[in-house]
Amino acid sequence: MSTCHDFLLDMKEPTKDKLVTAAAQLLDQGGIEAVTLRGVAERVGVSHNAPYKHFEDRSALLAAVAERDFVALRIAFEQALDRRDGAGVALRAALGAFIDYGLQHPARYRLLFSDPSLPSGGALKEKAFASFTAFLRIVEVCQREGSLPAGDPVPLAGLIYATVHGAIDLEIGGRANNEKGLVNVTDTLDLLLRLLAA
Amino acid sequence: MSTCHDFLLDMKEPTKDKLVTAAAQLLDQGGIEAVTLRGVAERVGVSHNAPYKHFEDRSALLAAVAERDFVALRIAFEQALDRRDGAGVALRAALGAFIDYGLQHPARYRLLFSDPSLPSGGALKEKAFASFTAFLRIVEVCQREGSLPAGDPVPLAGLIYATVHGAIDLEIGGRANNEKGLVNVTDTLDLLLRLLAA
DNA sequence: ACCTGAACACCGTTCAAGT
DNA sequence: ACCTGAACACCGTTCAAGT
Repeated sequence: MSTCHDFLLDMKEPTKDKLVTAAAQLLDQGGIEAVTLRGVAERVGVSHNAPYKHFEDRSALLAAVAERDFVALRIAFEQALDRRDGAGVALRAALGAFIDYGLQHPARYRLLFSDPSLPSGGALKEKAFASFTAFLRIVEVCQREGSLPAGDPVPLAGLIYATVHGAIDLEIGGRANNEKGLVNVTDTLDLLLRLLAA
Repeated sequence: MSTCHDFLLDMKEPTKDKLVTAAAQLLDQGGIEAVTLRGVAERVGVSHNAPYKHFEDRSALLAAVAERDFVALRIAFEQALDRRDGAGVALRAALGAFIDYGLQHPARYRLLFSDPSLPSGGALKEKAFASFTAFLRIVEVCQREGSLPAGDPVPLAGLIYATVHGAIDLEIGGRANNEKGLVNVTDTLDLLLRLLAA
């Protein structure tokens, strides 16, 4: 239980949380290769192996960063569905949040979706699945509303999820799009949603 | 120019090519983290820093692996189009080759599409673009044939490409699909192609 | 041209010890 | 409970030298 006081003064934020935050910052600033346990420890102001008192190894620390972001993603999806009256608008908002997160935090995005060094099961997979489930809920409401075609919602949500992920990943990588903006996330997604609306 | 004799006896294969092959093998066996320059050198039978006589650094060696595979991918796409009479069949064959490559060589697949340490331009980007262009040709023939909807072929090819990439990457990662086979590459792609056929 | 061996800085990880 | 400091093995990279 953290109080507002703690949060504002940053006095009693647990070292464990500080390590996760520092790792996320290093990811944003220098990519995955910049995230060394020694660098994280230095940024927090502890000795080079203090992280081992909180995480089993480097992978476990990175997994904690990924878990935190998967939770944030799930919450963004849930809020998109709660705040809007139209499910179609909620879907657009959810996809927009997804895309913004990926393009603004590419290294963190790839940590969540494309990093092979992370544990492939456990709490991380659980939180990843929960975020997909929140996305699935939006798709289901869209189907009830008529803004997405009827049928089994799971493959449909899977299709949209795979497409937006693939488009984000290709754009982050910058190898499948040329200078003329050959493949663009927003355009790709608009085309899919137009096809689905027909 | 390598002769069949060279190829069979593996006598005069240049050290540079051997290094690339060894790196690809290590990728398949132990993932990206198993590809150390020292390990590659040992596998080829040269000293620990002989690779520096052929590649500027580790990234350049990995880029050479990626370039080779992008060329193989382009050739697979071109052959799919050449060998079949129906363009729709060629599209399915090309996508099948893409999927097989990704699922059978996940570490190499991610090197091509999701590795941030590789140079973001130059020869690698050129070869990546050439493989997408070969895929685009198939889409164009499908459109002429009527098995894909008319319109600008570039966004359409981009949509299919992004979807298949996203589905492969999610399946490789194993975090977005649960035990029940929640999101499956083949199913995802079938759904997209069914939508495009309608 | 192609290769080797020593050396350096950096990193993940372990261990013994300190409050 | 939480942390520190020394130590080890491993790795990318550089340099001087060898054929």
